[in-house]
Amino acid sequence: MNKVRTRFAPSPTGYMHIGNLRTALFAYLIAKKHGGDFILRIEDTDQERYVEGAVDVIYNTLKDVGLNWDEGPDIGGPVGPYVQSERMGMFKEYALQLVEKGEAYYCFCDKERLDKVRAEQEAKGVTPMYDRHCRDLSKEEIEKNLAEGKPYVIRQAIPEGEITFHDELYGDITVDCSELDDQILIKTDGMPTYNFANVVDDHLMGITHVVRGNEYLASAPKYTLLYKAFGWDEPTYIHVEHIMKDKQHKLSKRDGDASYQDLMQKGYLKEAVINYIALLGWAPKSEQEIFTLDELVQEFDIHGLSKSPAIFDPMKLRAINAKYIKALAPEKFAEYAKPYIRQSIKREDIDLDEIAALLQARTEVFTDIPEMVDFFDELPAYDNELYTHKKMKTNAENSLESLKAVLPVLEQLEDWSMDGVHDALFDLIAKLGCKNGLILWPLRVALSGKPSTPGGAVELAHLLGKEDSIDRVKKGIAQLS
RNA sequence: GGCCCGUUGGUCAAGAGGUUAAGACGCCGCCCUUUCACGGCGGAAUCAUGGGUUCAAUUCCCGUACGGGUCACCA
Repeated sequence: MNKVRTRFAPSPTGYMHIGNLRTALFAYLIAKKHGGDFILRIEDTDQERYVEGAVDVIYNTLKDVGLNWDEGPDIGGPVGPYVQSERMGMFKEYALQLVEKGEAYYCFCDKERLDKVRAEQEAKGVTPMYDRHCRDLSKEEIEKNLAEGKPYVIRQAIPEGEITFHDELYGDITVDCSELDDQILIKTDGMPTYNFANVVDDHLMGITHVVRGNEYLASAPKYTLLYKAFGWDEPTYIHVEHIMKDKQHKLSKRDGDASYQDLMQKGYLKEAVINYIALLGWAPKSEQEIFTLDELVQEFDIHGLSKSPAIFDPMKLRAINAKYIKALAPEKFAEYAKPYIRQSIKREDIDLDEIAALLQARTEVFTDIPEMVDFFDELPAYDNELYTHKKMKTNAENSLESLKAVLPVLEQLEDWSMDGVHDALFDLIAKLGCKNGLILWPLRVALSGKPSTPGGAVELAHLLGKEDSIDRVKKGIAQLS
């Protein structure tokens, strides 16, 4: 069996849709699973949509997530060039080969005629299609038109009968050729259409498995016909379903979660993103859910792919991201987290590493962090309701007493280390013979003004320092009095 | 509209002609605990629908409904 070769053939549009990225991932996984090559081909022939720097977005995204290509525009390879705009010259020759064989033909119809035909068809309520006006032109007519320099396109001559193509997931799909348009292969400007260039490029590049979006399923029979016309072997097709925002709508650029760049900006880890999108529309055989890229290569099997669209679930992404965050080495976590902590904490006397250590277990996404630590710089206004906790049996009255008991302890405390604060408070608890919560809950509220915080009362007091802690306790007493 | 594809809890989904129809996220409850979180345990919740085939169908076949895709000198 030939070496497996897959490709990712994106248009440089300036951002990487996660559906696209997922297609690239699947193509990569198939290649690597079989010890094959993953090829990057840039399809930049749409000049109108050209965006400066867009190719770099593709490079950077793929490199970032570890989808390293074996052949591509930047590193070359045996079947280059790998940028479609540099391949333009050759397609017409291939089209002419088909004309020779009677599998394609010159068409001299101008736009006006085409528009008229289309309008008539639409009026009749039939599917608009080329009426094959030029299909049976005589040699003489063709020669004459060419000699006159009449503009022309080259069209595929769709045969009679039925055509069956095979998709690895969907199986055999048969359609009647009468449903198929004599599509244009070469445009008036001599350039190939996408469908034609794709077939020729994939063949010339020796692609064995084509992974692409489901939107191409409908044009697949035409591809099969083209391969047949050339007498080429067809690649294995795997059409993958779209990623949806909800049951009706595809996830689109406007949705804010649609691109890899969006997700990075929201603070997700790239490993989590890859892991999650692999799971969108694909299920592993085992119950394992967290995978490195290498593990995905091992585990991947195209038959686990789903035939129906999958809805993107930000909550699930968060959950997976949280697992990756928990698995991070503490130093690594601190490194990632500090910039986010800094967004909220400007004062210099707080140990960010200690905060990071407290944060790791309860951070799902890095962008949650600023809001979690915003009370350090300034005690927010809070409601006395916060002092009430059913299980701790605390309320506004006994919390006032607790804080009054805590205040002198803190004022007299010299050793403000974590242990020092801890011991002082627990000595007090022992002396009073009360439950931990009766002292610690009100204190945490007074120190933070928040219902939930990255640490408990001891940690917060230690981090805030003596002066600030005492100040906040006094404020709490004042507020409760 | 024609053609093509699809439909298992709210979401991602496994699954097989006979199962207590997995698991995960979310939700709810309990436990643990120095709050929340983390962790542990438990719970509610699914085979779109009507006909066949069969001893037996959620699983196979046909129809219906619903959803998606596609019908360019765009890619």
